[in-house]
Amino acid sequence: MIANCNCEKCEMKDLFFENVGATDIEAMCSNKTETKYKKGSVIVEKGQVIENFIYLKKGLVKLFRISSSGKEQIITIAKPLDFVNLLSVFSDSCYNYSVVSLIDSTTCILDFKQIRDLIKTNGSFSMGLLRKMSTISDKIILQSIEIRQRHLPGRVAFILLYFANEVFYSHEFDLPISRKEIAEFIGMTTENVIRTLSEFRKDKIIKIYGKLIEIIDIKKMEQISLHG
Amino acid sequence: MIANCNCEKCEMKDLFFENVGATDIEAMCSNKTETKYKKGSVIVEKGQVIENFIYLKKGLVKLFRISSSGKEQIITIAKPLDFVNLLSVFSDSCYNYSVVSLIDSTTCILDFKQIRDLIKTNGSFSMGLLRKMSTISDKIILQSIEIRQRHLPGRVAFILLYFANEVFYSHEFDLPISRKEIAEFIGMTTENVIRTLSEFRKDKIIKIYGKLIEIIDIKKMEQISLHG
DNA sequence: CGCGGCTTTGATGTTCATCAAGTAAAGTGG
DNA sequence: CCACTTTACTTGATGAACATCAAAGCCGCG
Repeated sequence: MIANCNCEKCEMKDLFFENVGATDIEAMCSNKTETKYKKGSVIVEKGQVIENFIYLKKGLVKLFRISSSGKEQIITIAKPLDFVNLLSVFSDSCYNYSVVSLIDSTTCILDFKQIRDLIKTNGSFSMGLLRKMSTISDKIILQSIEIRQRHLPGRVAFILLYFANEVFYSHEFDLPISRKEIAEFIGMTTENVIRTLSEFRKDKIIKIYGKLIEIIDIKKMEQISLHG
Repeated sequence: MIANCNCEKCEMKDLFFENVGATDIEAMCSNKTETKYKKGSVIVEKGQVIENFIYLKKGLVKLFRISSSGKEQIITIAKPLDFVNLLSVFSDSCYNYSVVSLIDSTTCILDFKQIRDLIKTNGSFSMGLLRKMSTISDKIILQSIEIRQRHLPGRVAFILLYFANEVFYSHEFDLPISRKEIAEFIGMTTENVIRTLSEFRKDKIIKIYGKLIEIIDIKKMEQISLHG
């Protein structure tokens, strides 16, 4: 039994610990730290030593780095289950990117040593972790390639559809990032992102109320994302 | 002792099997298949079921996919130790990219089931594999971002320096890919790649003799790669 | 209230893709 | 081995896509 631990109700448990026995989970949970972050908080700063195993329980975060020319570049946007620091947690001793929450978020921090022990003793857990890591990396690589191949309107459409289909599950949502951040994600200037959004509005594909976006012509949007 | 197996001399052994006992290695090697590919051969075709664990022993290969507009897109170029199919081997049942050799290459194919068994029984092996996978994914993601942030001259310089510093370890080398393939890698047109190379030649940064490239002004090339 | 950052639009110039046309190299069948 | 075909390479001209610069309105926050 897992005592003194609300991990029982944690929806991550099944996914992350699908192959771990109750005793191990209990040990792990007794050392866990749950932290809440307000929107815009720094969760991880580039250069920090990787000492923990962090995963995102609730919210939305951006992973980014500073390019040689001093601009922020968003590597990816992660939602729960896209474990925040799975990237490079095994390959590096320090973070080479920063993580900031885009909306109020909750992380669960586990002891890295315990995770390493689990890997060494529990083969099924290792296998699951390998699969998880592979999936996340694949997703980021594919996303990066998909974005690269598109022109500006296609890139903006891609991002909007990403939020609609994979984050908010609705055609109407509050953009969790600024126009500037969209630009930093898709590698264009802020002005052109705005211009493209205005075009979409003029073409009656979306409605804009500040940060609130409503996609009214999904078909056309998908078409632009694919062939724009 | 490892009998009937030239794996003894294989320089991969220490890296890949650093934590595996002799008995396990022997079992693994008895089921291995070593295959040689001429330049330009298809090693993996998109859509194939992933049944084996392939790694590149010798040579150079390109991983690519076909974009929705029908163009080839090179995801990355892999050299020995950048295990060919580590990408998505654990996350997918089929390849979602193709692999073709750029120069004469040799792969070593291991039984996937045996690898899975090793992961389950040998924690140190799992840990090593996690590290290896993480490193490779990180590299591809970083490379993709680095390329994306640059303008044309910067991208071409980046590629040339990649070949010089990380593949051939020389300022003079035979380009293993065509101008068209460079374009497919960095996301530009063939014409502009050629134009940029010609510019470099006019500026006395490189010399070009067909496929043979000689970088004569490394300093300037590095500067273009960083700030071009 | 006023400062700073975000947003928006327009004007301008740069970068890059596309089209066209020609040369060189490399493979192919007789 | 040579004529033939195809593919790779190269350069120029043109227009489209995009960045940059500039200016003004908006909004939140101390």
